[in-house]
Amino acid sequence: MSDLLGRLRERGWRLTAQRRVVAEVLDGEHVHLTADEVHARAASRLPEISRATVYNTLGEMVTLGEVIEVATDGRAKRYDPNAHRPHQHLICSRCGTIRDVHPSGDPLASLPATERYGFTVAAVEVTFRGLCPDCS
Amino acid sequence: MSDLLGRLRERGWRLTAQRRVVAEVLDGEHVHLTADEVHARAASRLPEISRATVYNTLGEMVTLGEVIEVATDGRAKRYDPNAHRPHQHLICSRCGTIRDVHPSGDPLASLPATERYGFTVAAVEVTFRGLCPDCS
DNA sequence: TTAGTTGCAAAGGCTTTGCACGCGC
DNA sequence: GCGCGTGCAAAGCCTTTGCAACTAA
Repeated sequence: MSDLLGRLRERGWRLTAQRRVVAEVLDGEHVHLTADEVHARAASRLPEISRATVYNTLGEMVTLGEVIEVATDGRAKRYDPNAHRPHQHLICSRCGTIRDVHPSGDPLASLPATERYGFTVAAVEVTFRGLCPDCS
Repeated sequence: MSDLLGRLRERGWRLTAQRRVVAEVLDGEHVHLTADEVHARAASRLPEISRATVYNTLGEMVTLGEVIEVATDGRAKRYDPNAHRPHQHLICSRCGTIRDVHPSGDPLASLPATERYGFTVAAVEVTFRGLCPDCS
């Protein structure tokens, strides 16, 4: 838990029951959920919440930079509330589960100047793929 | 051009006009195309080619390991014919240009065993983001 | 010949949108 | 009360699938 809701409130976010539930669901999970999974969990607390609202809310959190959108291949996007701390992802090729990992070393350093082609490199995304314990 | 078509032929791939055109379109391009862009280019040479065939063909090349599927931030997947050599992507955040770059070490080694959580790690994708010379 | 490939159209999964109602501020 | 947020349903985008006709080997 990292008080995602508190940070959003501080930024003057208009607070509604739906938004609170979405933020709480995301923040309380250690795996990264799809929009539909967020909707399912949110609906168990607030039955009338609609899918559209979940999508709108997630999209806004992404725009605000409080949540990261992770595109796995082909499947639904997943949402990562851990935007405030640098980390990388370990994704199961079979079931799509995502785990956060914290490798050693600075991944930016792995791109030598001679390979930058004049680009100003600002960030790097690292995604490890394989099979999770349940799928292997 | 890296003779993608030749490699496919050597593997006993059944050769049809449609497949040849798809392979040629991919191999001749230095940018990474979406399935729809591949279809558009292929159709300019072979007007009757269908989208389904393009999708089937791309999917097969991916299965054969001759082409890599890249999920960028946009919606549609992109297809990268450079599967024969390990490489990474450098993407301009503003104009979307994608460049292939080559790693200086083995990126898999950056994930220690204690951070693998029982996963069988098979591959790693590394994407650098920043501004290209024209946009910075 | 014959198993594998194609085109068409329809279905499917995920996400966005239009609009009227409702609610936080 | 005002303006943004919400729900519903329908549309949208990208992709896959079912099936009959076709064709490379």
